[in-house]
Amino acid sequence: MSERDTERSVSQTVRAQLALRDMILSGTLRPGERISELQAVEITSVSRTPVRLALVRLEDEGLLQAIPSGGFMVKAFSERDILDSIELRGTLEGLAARFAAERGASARNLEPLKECLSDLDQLVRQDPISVEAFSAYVTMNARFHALLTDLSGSAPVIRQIDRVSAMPFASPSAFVMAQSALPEAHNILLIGQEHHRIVVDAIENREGARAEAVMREHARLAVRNLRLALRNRTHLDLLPALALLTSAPTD
Amino acid sequence: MSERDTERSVSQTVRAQLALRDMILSGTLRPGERISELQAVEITSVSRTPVRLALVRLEDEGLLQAIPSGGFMVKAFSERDILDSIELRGTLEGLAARFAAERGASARNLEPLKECLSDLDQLVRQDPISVEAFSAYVTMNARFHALLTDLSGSAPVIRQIDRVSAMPFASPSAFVMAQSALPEAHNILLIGQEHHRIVVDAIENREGARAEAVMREHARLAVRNLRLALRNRTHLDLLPALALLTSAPTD
DNA sequence: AAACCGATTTATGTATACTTAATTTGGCAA
DNA sequence: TTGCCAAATTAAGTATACATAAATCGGTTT
Repeated sequence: MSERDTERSVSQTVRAQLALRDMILSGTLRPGERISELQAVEITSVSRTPVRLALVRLEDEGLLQAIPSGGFMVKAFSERDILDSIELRGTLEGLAARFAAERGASARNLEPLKECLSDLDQLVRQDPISVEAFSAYVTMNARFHALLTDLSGSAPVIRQIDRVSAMPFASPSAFVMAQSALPEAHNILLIGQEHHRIVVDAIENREGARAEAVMREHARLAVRNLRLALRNRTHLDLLPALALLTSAPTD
Repeated sequence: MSERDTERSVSQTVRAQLALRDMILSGTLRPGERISELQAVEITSVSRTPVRLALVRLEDEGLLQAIPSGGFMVKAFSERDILDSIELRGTLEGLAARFAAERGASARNLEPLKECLSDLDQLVRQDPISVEAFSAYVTMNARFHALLTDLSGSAPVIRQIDRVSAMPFASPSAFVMAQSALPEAHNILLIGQEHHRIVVDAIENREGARAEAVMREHARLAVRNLRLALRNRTHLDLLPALALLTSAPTD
């Protein structure tokens, strides 16, 4: 192994993966740029075997794209891709919500979600909202979406949602942060929270169609707002992975 | 490299991946069974480096599951998982259809789909349908779904659909084959074809909501029929990857 | 001057030796 | 007899040497 471990107890593979991902998300490696194994080895100071694994994992994750002739390139995303990913997640979460409503979702299972909902209520009630409260909201909102996904009880659905959410710009947190700079930010939060309330209610009452519909509306709102936010990119410091963005605004 | 190549021009990694997948799908490796790198090396006569890559790829594909302590196990699927995967694909295809309707989908782009549709028409018109025609139908149906997916023009959506369809029991072909032994098989084909016709019409007329609705109905029908088919498994010789199935019937 | 062919270089694919970690087994002590 | 600790074995993680294929550069020929 190398002379000294900067981070003990973390595998070389993971270390390389993290380092490369950071460089991609921070824009040090630009979209479209080719990255060979050897470069990755130099960059990460990790030998070829774990580096290769890291590259494959990043390809799987969607941040890299394999080049037929060998090697990888940093994947580029259009604004359309980003918006579609949000809509995609919303559609999947809609399915999850419907499954949650139609199946199990016993009172006991629902408890954590309802707790999370009331926590969110507390946070969103403040106006203006403090920085700490907003930060807590981001975390709690992510938790809400994760709990909802799990409530579906469907492994294939959970898997797909996790995959989509893993995209740095498609996670619930990313969206909330991205739209936080809009003038009507607090209103958006309130409307979103209303959606949360309705979906929990619908699940509790076994109204699958309603649960699904509200999650999709939730996503449609997100897409609309994110499109607005993308118009004036000055507000977007908070959107992770803006470095991956390439093309011009859509519409 | 090894003494002699059984298949020239194919990489060891790919060879290992194919060999392992075959063994998983054929049931030689049983669900839940642990498979270590060394076993995989013995089985495939490929050295550790490409074998490991093959294992990672198969994990990504969803056929294997990484064990925290190291190694992999063959993933087991319940009937619920299979049915959910079909519904999942239908939901995603619904989104794809809506995107296709709402966006581009110019007359020129629609041409291949309409051609495919009329090919399917020809095939489904026969009653009773010949073995060759049925086989052609399976292929053409897969093509139809692929064309529809592509028409969405949304890379993230296409990617997810491809992932789900890659599951051996969730591909359009798998479904058609699985329900082919039901008594009402030909009727099911006719209804499915009606759905195909409607979705193309809806896309052509830019009716996004209708396009989406019919694809979801298409999937709901599929789930219903597949559930029936799963009841009497004697009919299921044609369902690929039945070897992955573990639990008892749902409901 | 341009095009093609060959040689050299560079990068990926593969095999394997080595290292570290985990699991299992055997022995000893309570 | 049982439980725990230590030693040994086995497997995963890593580094690297080797092989092969692709790409580039230079030279020669037309």
